[in-house]
Amino acid sequence: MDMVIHRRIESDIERRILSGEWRPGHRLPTESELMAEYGCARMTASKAMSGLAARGLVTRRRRAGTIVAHPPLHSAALVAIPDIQTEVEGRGHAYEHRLLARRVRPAEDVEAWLAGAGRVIQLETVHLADGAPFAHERRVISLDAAPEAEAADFAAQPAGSWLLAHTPWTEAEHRISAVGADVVMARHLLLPPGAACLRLERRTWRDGQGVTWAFQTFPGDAYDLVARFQPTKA
Amino acid sequence: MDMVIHRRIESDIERRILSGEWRPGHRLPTESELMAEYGCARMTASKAMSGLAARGLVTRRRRAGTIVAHPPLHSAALVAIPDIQTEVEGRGHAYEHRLLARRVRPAEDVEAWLAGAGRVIQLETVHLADGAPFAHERRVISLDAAPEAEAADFAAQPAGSWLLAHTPWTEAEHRISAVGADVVMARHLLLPPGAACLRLERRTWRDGQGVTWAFQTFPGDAYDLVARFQPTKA
DNA sequence: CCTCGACTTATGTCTAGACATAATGATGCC
DNA sequence: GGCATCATTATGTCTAGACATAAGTCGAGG
Repeated sequence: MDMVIHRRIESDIERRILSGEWRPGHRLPTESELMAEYGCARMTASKAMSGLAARGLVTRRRRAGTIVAHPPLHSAALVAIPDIQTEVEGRGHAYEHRLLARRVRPAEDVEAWLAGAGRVIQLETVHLADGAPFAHERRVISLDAAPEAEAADFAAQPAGSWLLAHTPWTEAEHRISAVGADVVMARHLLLPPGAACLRLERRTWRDGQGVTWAFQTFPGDAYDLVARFQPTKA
Repeated sequence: MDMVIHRRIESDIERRILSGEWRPGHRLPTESELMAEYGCARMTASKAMSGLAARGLVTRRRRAGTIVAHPPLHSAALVAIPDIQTEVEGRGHAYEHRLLARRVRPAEDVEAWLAGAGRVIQLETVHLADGAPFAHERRVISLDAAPEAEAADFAAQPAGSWLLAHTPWTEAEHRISAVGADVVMARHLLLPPGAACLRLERRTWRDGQGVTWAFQTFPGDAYDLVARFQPTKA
């Protein structure tokens, strides 16, 4: 192989774990053994093993050695959370959006995490792909975290991209669920009331301070989220 | 700080990126500069920077240096894909399941990725939490990939955990969508037909060979998936 | 002005040492 | 047997060098 040594060690071990030759719990060679086997320095073996540990394939403990990790029961998958405009344009459709409502008001109790007792700006938007409704969005932005939002023209630029440019978030929580469309959403999405929709709730923070809270609702037959997970391959 | 040097360098830089002091595109100090600043060896500085690069905070190129990475528009989030039994028991409910149907048959055309022209075993199950329906599952297992499945007693052990123990997967694709309950599912889940449900489609492979294809359907008001993403904090 | 080298520089990889730290296993005492 | 103690060992971190490699920079020649 023309691979660099630590990558070769990594992929050799990875292959053995993948093939089932080394099952979860199996103890792998110590760094000193790898060092002898590959004729390299301990640091090089260490780098390979650290890489495997960082990817979750193995578990390392001082003195106890390195063992093949037990696969997590709750497997975690990487899901791509889309920016609606990018998503629509990526599918080759023309993107448009319409601001349905905009209101500045004091924060309510359930929004305490967002803005405390401060003021918020509340928006309602529909996103269109080739003129057809693609998603409905209700969003609240904290004016404490983003005071410039009060003067922003959200009819010209959707709040999502405006926020990305003005107050990048440092932490986010997404909640994915299914809901039946309520009467208002159904009208804007041109669906029968009660139709199954995918709802993406997103809360974001910037250094601990709440920035925005958004509910995006997609017609169930128009959209799905794909998550891929390769627990072993790089 | 009592932190180890390379972690301190990492978190110092991380803080500056987080705070917005160093915006995307900003060029960070070279390893030699960090080495002088922290009085450490170049390898130590390198380790810190590699760690940041592995987490996607910075981009490194030979000779060009290290710059703050541009945040991805399609942000990826880690979503926990649950094992139903674990999920139910984790909520403090009693888990039960009922096998509704079991059939061995040749693979259909849409299942070519799974079993080619081989045989498959098809299962239909309901999962219960404290006696109440929690999820409906339709699953197909390739008998090429898991021949022992033909003899397994899926009434005693749900297929999900049986597979986890017998043929661990190496690759998986999850698709999350919203669907209205069809008549059969609605009856088993005790829902009105058409009620919004969260559907989790999961396909798994073992070293390129298809293993199983499952559709799990959850009542929309009973379940949601939570994804957290902290692009910057460790 | 443009292009092709040669030079420089920042990262990538590697080595052969060193000391630190945590967990295991053995030992000896009660 | 049960328990405290100590030696051993595998990993964790670090250093001060080395050579390799990719990619900007700059100059010479057309």
